[in-house]
Amino acid sequence: MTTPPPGLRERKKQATREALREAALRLAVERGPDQVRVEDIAEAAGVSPRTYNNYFASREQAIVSAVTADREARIAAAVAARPAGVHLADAVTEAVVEQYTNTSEREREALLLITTRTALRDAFLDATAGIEPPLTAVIAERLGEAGAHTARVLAASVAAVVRIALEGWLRPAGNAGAAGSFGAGGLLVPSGSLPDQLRAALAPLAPAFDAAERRTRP
Amino acid sequence: MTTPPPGLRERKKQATREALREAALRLAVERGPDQVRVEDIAEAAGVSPRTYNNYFASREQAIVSAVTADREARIAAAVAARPAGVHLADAVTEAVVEQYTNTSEREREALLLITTRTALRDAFLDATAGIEPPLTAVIAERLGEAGAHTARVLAASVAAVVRIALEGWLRPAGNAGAAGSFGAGGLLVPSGSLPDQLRAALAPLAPAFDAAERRTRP
DNA sequence: CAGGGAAATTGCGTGCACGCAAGTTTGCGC
DNA sequence: GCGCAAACTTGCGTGCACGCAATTTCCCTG
Repeated sequence: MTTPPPGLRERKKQATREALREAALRLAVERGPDQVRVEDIAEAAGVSPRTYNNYFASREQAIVSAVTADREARIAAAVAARPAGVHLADAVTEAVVEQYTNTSEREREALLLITTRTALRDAFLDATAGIEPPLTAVIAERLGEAGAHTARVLAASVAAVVRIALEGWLRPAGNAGAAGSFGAGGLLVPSGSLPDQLRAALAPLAPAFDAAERRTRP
Repeated sequence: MTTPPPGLRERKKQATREALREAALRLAVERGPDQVRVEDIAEAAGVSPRTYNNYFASREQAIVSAVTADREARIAAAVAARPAGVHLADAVTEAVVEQYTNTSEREREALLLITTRTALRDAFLDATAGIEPPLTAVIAERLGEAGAHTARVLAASVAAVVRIALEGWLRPAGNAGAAGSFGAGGLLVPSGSLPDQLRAALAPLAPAFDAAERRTRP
């Protein structure tokens, strides 16, 4: 139903994509992120620099995608895997937490690297937007035809909120951002563990999920 | 409490910023967006091309910001203006609708231009993220100290959802996006009026607002 | 298994974003 | 007024993203 047979063309494309990801990350770790030019990555992956840009729109994207690659698909799968009985809100929250917690050694190393450069951090955060489409699909499946529109909204919210959580998490101390017009109370969760951050951030959305669920299952 | 006296330095900076915005939009309208180089904009505003990039990170940003400039501040103000009695959800929804509906003639002309180029469309959509910080501030004000964290989450969700609505709105027909794995039902709201789109998109978030409001006002 | 049409790769050229290190302006305390 | 430190501007150089058009690679059909 999903994979007739991929065909050589598609397989080669995926192989190239992965080779680029891999090369980008490896080189970045070896030499430091600023000592890697796209030319190097392309060469290491055996393609022309121009082709590199057919796969990734920026140098940062390639490096970051080595970490975020299939998180999207895995989150969707993780939601789908939860029994249909549990609250949607819980299913989504746990699926997200799970996927951002099961980190391989290599992944942690990469994250360490990513935090050192603002451009990489931004690319990493932007990548969270990628979970939206698959999330939309699985949520829509649970809500049924009538809730397709709501699903999109909820998925977008989740993506935005996950981004917030990650943002807050990998902010060590350096700040001075655009927070601006706040009172005097800067005593908010400085930086807990990632799972906690994620759960806390997603919690306020739960009522929206519950309401949506209630509407389509009388 | 907010503006001691701006000082010459700051005023000059704002003037330059506005000059650049203005020049960018004007030239883009006159000649078409692709016939405007950064050099032209900078020259028209009386600064060096290098300085241009100290104000805007991309050519598109300058053009788009002529439209989105102070929407951020206005939305926050519009929320704050609503009487404290009304539901937060309603206050936010109406404030947003209001700000995206009061369009000047020049603004509509610009939007027409923006829709013609993908890069501009993307920049325009990205700009909606700018409403998040001020929204966070006003929502936090209504929720009180304890809800500061929730405010951030809700604001981010609103921003994400507004983006969705705009996206759906200025998509004429061309699509083939990354929607991907959907069943067979592609019969979702093709493209209503903008206010309707916004209201419909924000509706599913209402329960989250209500719950937040209930938690901090027993 | 041959050939045609579609998809992917590549080189080239253009404009752009941005770090860096002067040069210039503004604000402020004396 | 005077001068100094911080903020802003500018020119230069580098690497990069991407449109375009020519070429190569793959898949499908007869």
